[in-house]
Amino acid sequence: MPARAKSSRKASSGGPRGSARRRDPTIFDVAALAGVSKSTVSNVIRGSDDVAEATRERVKAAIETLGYRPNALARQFVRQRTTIIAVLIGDFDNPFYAELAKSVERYAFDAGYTAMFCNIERDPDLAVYRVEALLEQRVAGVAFLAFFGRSLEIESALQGRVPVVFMGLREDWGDSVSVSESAGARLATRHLLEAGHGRIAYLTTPFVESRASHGLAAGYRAAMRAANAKPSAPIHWEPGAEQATMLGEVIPLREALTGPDGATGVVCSNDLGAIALLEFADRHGLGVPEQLSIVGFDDVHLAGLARIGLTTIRQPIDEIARLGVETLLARMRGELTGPPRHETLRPALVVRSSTGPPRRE
Amino acid sequence: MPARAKSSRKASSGGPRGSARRRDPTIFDVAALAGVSKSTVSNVIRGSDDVAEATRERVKAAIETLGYRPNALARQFVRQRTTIIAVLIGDFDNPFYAELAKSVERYAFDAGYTAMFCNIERDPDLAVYRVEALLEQRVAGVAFLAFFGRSLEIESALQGRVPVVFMGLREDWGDSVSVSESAGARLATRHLLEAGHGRIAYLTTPFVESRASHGLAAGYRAAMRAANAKPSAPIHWEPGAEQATMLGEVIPLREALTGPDGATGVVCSNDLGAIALLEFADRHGLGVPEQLSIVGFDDVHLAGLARIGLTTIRQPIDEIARLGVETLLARMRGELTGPPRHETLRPALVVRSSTGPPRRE
DNA sequence: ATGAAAGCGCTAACAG
DNA sequence: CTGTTAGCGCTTTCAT
Repeated sequence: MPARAKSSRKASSGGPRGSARRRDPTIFDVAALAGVSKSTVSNVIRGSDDVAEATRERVKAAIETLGYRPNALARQFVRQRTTIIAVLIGDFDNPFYAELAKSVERYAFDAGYTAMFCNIERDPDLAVYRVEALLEQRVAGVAFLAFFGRSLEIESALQGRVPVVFMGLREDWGDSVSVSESAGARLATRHLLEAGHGRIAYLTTPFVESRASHGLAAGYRAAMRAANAKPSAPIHWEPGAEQATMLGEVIPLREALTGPDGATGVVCSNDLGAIALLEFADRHGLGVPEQLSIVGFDDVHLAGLARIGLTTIRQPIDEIARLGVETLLARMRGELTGPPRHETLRPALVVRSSTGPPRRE
Repeated sequence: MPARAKSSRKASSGGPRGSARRRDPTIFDVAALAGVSKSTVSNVIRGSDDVAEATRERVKAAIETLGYRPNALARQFVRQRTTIIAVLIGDFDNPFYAELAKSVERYAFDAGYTAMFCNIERDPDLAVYRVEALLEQRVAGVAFLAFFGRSLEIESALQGRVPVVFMGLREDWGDSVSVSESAGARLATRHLLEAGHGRIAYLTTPFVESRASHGLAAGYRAAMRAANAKPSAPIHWEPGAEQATMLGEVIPLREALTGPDGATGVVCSNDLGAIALLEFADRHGLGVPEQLSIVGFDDVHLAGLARIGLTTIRQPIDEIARLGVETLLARMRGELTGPPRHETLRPALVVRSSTGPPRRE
């Protein structure tokens, strides 16, 4: 008799824990009832291998009568991996992430995986800490919808240990599916240029530091130069504040957007920032677009509300999610190997009511 | 020699898998290096029991040199439980859920738990299926931020197997932390009444069916009756549609809100619905609040934007999250036993620009 | 204060 | 096609 039998249901049910709550039936119980071995039950459960039809039926019947449910924890343990995909989000509150997250969850779920979301917000230390916790959980893959902070530490913690995909942004050391930021910024800037604007500012808000540092600014500058307009340094603004910073110097935001030297049009790094700017303009009596034109980036649902009417650059959110999950799965299953693959999607300009010709002084 | 030794690092590292990637060090390796037993290492890791200071130091050093990290999967397996809290959300896209989710995640994390979000959207079958998957994962607790669909099935699957808390809504069979819906609806209705409205409608949108069926409608009716005004049946509206239904009958929404018989004020079951209604009014040239007053419920950030200016009922989102997680933890730790505890918070009226005196015909 | 040993429920060779 | 067996890495009594 195998050692295992010493701890069979009967033997332990007399113990101190046996009285309180019955233990869930295990694969062992099913095997006993069906008169087969654990392996056969296992084979049936996993639908793998060849099991004689008759045997399969018997096992299934046993599973049914016992109300057996495989123990996910045991399975994960023996396989040393889960079917959890970790999804790191910059901020739940930003509808762009919310929309993307929603799609990611759906595609992951359809593929038999569970998405586990982590809000990494703006605390870099926390982000590192959480990534490590995820790793200890042996998540099957990691999807970054945002990435910032201690990049190097995170990268080295992850590298080679688990498949990684970046969605909606691009980092060189992992697969990515994203929109071309520079193309998007170019579209936005050109739109303003074509409307007659000459003094166009580029404004970033905290949530998208990494993205901002990459393509957006470059696209903005390229478009400006191509039109012989002078690009200015990026303005960093924390929504809600009266001040902003430019080249490290604190400047009053209002002044930067009014008067003969102020910008007449603004390209924002994301819709949420653009909407906050809209709010700023409203509260300061700056007409949009009469006195100030604003272009966003993302095209969240919100931007399309009549009362917002934000001209913006659309990112194909659902498509990003679909391809991103697909890529991650391929990597996880070993169907995709070799260096990171970068999928670049095309952004599109969506014109609404927040842009128009520049004000005349 | 114990059987376990047969599979020591050395023996297996010569195997087929040994070459490709080194296995992570285990508690066994640490024990060997520190010259102690696994149990002692385990004691050190968990910080429990009494371990001699000197021993503890030696073990810690060994952990350090080996770069050992406890295997979360093994721990979960042997304990048959995780430190994951499942959070079921109605819809990520709804900022109310996003804000609540964000707070829940933070409080859970602070307590050493990981939040795992599931978007149950509007598919009832899916919701049941997911809850079962969560159960198989042996989540430590379940938090519902929304609840609908196959309630009974979900209830019976969960009952007694895992602690459950409802946040932002109330169900009798589990702990709950929520705002008094009827009080909120009363505040909203009374506000409209006091502004002079006599024909006030109550409008619900799909996301909150369960909530709507509970206190909101009751509060609305109570306030109406108290003022000798005639409450009308709830209007169900799918945002974006031109039609709505009332008592099972399809009606054109516009007509219900205009003319001498139409409502002059609307109490909405949630902010998102209210904002959608605002949008509807804008697109149909109905001035708000000149021709129609709108009150929301939740007070999401969005509602406070100058361009939205939604009068609404504020729910103390962060407080709900804090108390909700606290309750769940107490239940999980066995500190809280007995019948469900229901915590009811007080909603508050926030007056903005979407409400005013009724139109004059 | 520390060690020995018995599993947790399942998967995955490998043998028959 | 089915059974045997050896673990996965850790927690947890129970001795010592």
